[in-house]
Amino acid sequence: MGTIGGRALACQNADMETPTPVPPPHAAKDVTEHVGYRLKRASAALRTAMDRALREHGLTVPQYSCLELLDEQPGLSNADLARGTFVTRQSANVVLRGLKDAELITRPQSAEHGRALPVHLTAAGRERLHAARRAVYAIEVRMISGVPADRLAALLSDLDAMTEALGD
Amino acid sequence: MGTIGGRALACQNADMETPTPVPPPHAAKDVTEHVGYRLKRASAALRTAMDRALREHGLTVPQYSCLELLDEQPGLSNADLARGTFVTRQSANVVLRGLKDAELITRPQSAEHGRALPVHLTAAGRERLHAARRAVYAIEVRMISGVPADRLAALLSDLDAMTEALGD
DNA sequence: GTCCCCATGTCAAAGCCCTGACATCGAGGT
DNA sequence: ACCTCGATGTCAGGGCTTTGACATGGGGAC
Repeated sequence: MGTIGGRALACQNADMETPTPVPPPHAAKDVTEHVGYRLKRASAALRTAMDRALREHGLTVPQYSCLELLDEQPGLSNADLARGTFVTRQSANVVLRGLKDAELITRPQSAEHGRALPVHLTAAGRERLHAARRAVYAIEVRMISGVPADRLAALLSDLDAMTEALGD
Repeated sequence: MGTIGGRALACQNADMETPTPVPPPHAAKDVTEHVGYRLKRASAALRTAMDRALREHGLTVPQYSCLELLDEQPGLSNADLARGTFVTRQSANVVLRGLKDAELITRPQSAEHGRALPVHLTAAGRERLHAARRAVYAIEVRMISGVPADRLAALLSDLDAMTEALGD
């Protein structure tokens, strides 16, 4: 019962001493109108679509992200990949272990210079990535198809602006 | 070593029989230019900021989302909340258990009509939500501050369009 | 040289989320 | 009445992610 959204509810401020009466970020009837909600929804939809497509290639989304980054910049370290995929070093470490077990990447046992262990794709890793990339690109094309072409640049710019405004 | 992005690498298509040479969704030097990447990054930044802000209120992001939804539409079921927060019923169930243990919601032991168990906020839940809402709204304001006001509507619309284009 | 700071890799514990599977309940057609 | 179908709640297993903590290595200040 009950569908989400499309309902304007009465105000709820009858609680206590709030000098600032919680001004909404912008005119919004309910949560559904909030930017955060829309952003989360779009991101969730993309994640679901990618999960589904990548499963056929035996990859998870974080695994694919790592492979893509490594294909562009071979020799990245675990910490580099963590930053590039927006997760912690620990999470990236788990992902790398999975990729290593699957023989898709190589990683030296110990570093000769610093402490960072440079990661490289294996031939199998590159092959797997190239196969999966088609599926992922198709999803991206489908996603973009809904937005007017002349607004795409602005959309990218605004996403960046929002990211930057939230600090790091 | 090695910062992410800002690097254009040579082509890599020297592998096998790809009739379609993996056309990128739009002109892009590297992965950093892709819409999915930006979307994920913005979403991650928002998630991090919300996590940090909500921790001071003893709430997680999914918990806050559920409370917000329940404040607008009391009596939603577990499945409703799952759809509203873009997760599975199982995940929502775990979140609800946490909220129940924290005495922020009430849930009948068994339903009298169907199988859906209507969830309601307790007074403590409402109070906690209202306190947390200020922090969340502040984040949203900060996030929006970077995008030109006249583009906000278009941004929301485009996010919706992308979500819709990806099906369900 | 020595000390301090920062970055890196790693382990452990906890929480969130997903897929897969199962049982229950209501609605509709037969 | 019966049966199928969809929706719901729940359990189990596994993967991802986080916080917290610890040890190692390099670079700079002193």
